Amino acid sequence: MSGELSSKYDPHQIEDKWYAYWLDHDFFHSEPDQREAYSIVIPPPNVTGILHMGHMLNNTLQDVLVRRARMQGKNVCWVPGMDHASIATEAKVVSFLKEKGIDKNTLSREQFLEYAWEWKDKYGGIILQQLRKLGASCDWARTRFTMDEVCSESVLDVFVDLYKRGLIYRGVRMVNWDPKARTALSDEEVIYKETQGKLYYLRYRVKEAPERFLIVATTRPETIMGDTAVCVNPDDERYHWLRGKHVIVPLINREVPVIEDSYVDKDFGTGCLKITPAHDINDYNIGMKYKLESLDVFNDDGTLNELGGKYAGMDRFAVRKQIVADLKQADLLEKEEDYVNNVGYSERTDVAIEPKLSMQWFLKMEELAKPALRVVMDDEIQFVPAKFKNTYRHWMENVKDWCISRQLWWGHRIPAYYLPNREVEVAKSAQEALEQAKAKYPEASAWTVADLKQDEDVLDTWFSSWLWPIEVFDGIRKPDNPEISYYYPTADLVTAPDIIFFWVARMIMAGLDYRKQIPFKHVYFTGTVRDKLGRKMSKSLGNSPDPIMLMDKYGTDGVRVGMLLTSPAGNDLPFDESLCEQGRNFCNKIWNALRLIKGWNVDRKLPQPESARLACDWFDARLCQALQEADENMEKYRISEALMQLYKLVWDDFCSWYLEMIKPAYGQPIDGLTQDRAIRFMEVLMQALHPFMPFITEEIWHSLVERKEGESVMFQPLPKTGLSEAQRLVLDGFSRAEQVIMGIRALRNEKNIPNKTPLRLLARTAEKNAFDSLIVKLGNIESLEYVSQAAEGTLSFMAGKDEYFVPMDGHVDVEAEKARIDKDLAYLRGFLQSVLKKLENRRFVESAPVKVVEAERKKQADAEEKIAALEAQLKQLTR
RNA sequence: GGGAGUUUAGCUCAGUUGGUUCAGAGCGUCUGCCUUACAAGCAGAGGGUCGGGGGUUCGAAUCCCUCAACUCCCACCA
Repeated sequence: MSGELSSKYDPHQIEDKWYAYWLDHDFFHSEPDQREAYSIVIPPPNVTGILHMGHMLNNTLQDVLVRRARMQGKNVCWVPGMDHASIATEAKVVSFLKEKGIDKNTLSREQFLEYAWEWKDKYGGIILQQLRKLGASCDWARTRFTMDEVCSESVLDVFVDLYKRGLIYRGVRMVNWDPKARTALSDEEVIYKETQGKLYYLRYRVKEAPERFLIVATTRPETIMGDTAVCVNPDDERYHWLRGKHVIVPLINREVPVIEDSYVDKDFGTGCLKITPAHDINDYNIGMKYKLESLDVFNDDGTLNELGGKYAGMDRFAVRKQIVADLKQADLLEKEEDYVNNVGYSERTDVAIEPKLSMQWFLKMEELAKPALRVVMDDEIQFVPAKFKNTYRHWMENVKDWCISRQLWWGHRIPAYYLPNREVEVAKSAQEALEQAKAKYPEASAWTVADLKQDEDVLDTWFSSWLWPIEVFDGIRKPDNPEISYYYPTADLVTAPDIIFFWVARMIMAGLDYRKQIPFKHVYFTGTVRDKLGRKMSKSLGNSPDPIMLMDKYGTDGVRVGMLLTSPAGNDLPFDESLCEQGRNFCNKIWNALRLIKGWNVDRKLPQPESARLACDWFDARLCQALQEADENMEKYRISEALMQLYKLVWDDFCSWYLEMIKPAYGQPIDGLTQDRAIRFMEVLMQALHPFMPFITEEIWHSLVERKEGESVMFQPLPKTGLSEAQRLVLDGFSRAEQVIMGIRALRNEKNIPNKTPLRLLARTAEKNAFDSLIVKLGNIESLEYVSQAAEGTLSFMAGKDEYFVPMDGHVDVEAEKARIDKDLAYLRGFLQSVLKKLENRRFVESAPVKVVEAERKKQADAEEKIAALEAQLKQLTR
């Protein structure tokens, strides 16, 4: 039999075979039934995305949870899908068109969208195919797309509803403008980066005292065309003489007032601030306060507009250079100095954000945030790890209105219709908008749909994904449908902490608002996958391995194990390929255990040896204990620890101890009972490992025993039995035998006695060890006798309080033995000292719990006993 | 500027209400082994003043104070 199996596990064929088998049998598909539901919605990857290490981690974790729930007999539904990723996808399509020589600006909206859909159908969704390779057990029949019919309609329904409830409004506000994508962004889409810039000191001539200048420090001289005031701190005595006066903006010679406001920091720069209300949020606020004019000097693409005079049409950064040169020439630049400041960049296009006043749609957050904060603080939704509750609370308590409009084409177009009378109607369709208008305005009776003009903007991508746990079950359009009632709320959400505000918080708001129920019970936050140097893995650094290549090289199960072993919740994952190697080696180890078990010749007439019976009883107890511990860890989402426990259970307990103990002598057959039990144990091990390593466990589960078509390890519930008192005794007894065996091995190692050489063993113990037959087998002991006192000419070691001697027929190096015993004695005496010191301390004896004091007394007694034994041995040697 | 977190072996991390020999695990390192499932392996060993200092306590990796380093989040003073 073993001849048929290679000594190396070869994952490739096996993985494809089983994934196809699972799909063929529709194992991942779920329909509502009587069982307990367990649902997870995938964080929908961008439709443009390809699998990276972050996805690999995130989806492996979900698959582990999902497969575990499935084995527990729950009705499991993991809903996959994709996000249309408005801005990211539009950017991709634009650059794709550009390569083909097509400029987006020459296309109509309809033409562009046609290209975009074509692009999506051709290149989108690669990642969903890649997830299959990872073993993801998604219910593929339920695959959703945030721009499919269900989601799109749901988004419109929600928009209309929120508008009618007065939660959505339209207004001119200062927003983050992305001049490359030419759209507004939400605050969350802006990344601040430290940028090396310069602080320019500009001279503003005082109108009322033309020989004097006011020096203003700015990092953005190109915005002076938008200046409508200069501001100083009212407490700043240096500038009191300027009260009520005016200054002349350099180069453009416009007169602006000097105003005073305590916002200005006297100690920064010169204590003078130029006010450009159109291009800075703080200036905007000051402008509002003092009713200053707001002059927007930029076009949407970041070039200067006609207010820029001679600079009109030039890019903002080119203007900065030019204007500095011109100021120098005109002697209006006092000085410039290096300055590091934080500049906001667009998350998607990575260009510097331009604060810009514009008309946008907003969603009021305050009312939605309150209950969403409460459910997390009260642990109705449990965050794992809990430390993210702090982050969440901080944001929720300071939440600002959400800018939901984007000046893009790819996305859900805002269902607002402008009427000929300049009013606006919000409705799901133009027809409905028209009807609403007719009910309100007498003049509307003459209008047709053609008279209505729909808003050009689309909605922020997150305005659809915040409905994800509801809309995947069509729970917005049909709030009472059986699916949403059955699957909602979902069980676990696995996601990265960097989208806690973008997504998690908003899903909670939407869930509470539209379902009156939390959307998920637990949120498991993964860490960031980093490289060996601790850098975040990114495309631009090129430090991210391709997960597909890793899976080809190490096998999917190997890569999954590698990732999972080192990723406690919320902790970063310093990734290294050697982790995958460890995973692969583990697969190989399991594989070889199968080869061993299935390779034996079985003689059913053979009685079970005592050692094998003991070994089976022990492993049975050990298995029971380990499964219980692993389960406890899983309940606490300590996934790495659970896997590590199983890893050690298989490698150390099962392979290194159990299999070695039941292994028949070379060429000998094994008895049927023992092989049956070994097979059964391995079956259970495969079940326990299946959530982590789906492929190899399915393969081995099928190889161990003949299975019927349509059976799978993925539906086999783990045996759930508590550890009995008798089993506890077995574990204790075995651990004593284990110590003896390790003592023998250490002795062989130290004295260079080959394993092949049988040894005689003398034991001096209080009672006979029930596991002696195992000591004999694994220690290669030819005879084991019990003696009442230390023998001459022996090497000795202690296992607990028991003494063991190995006769060496005069080959004992007496001096070396004495030295070893002396060393042990020194340690034990020191140890005894510290115990006695505690016990002699009256306050310890009085105040420590009885249990602790008793433990100390036992330590004392044990140490004294051991010391006495060693002293006796020493005496024997020196005799 | 505000907040949170982290600091334990060479690396990555466990360590629950302070108390059993509690200073641990995996990997790596070192030593010896091609032993008849597996060298992608087997057996064994070494390795830490628990970031520094102070305190509370009979007793501190664990609680308190303080200092230091690192990480993340939020804010955005031109």
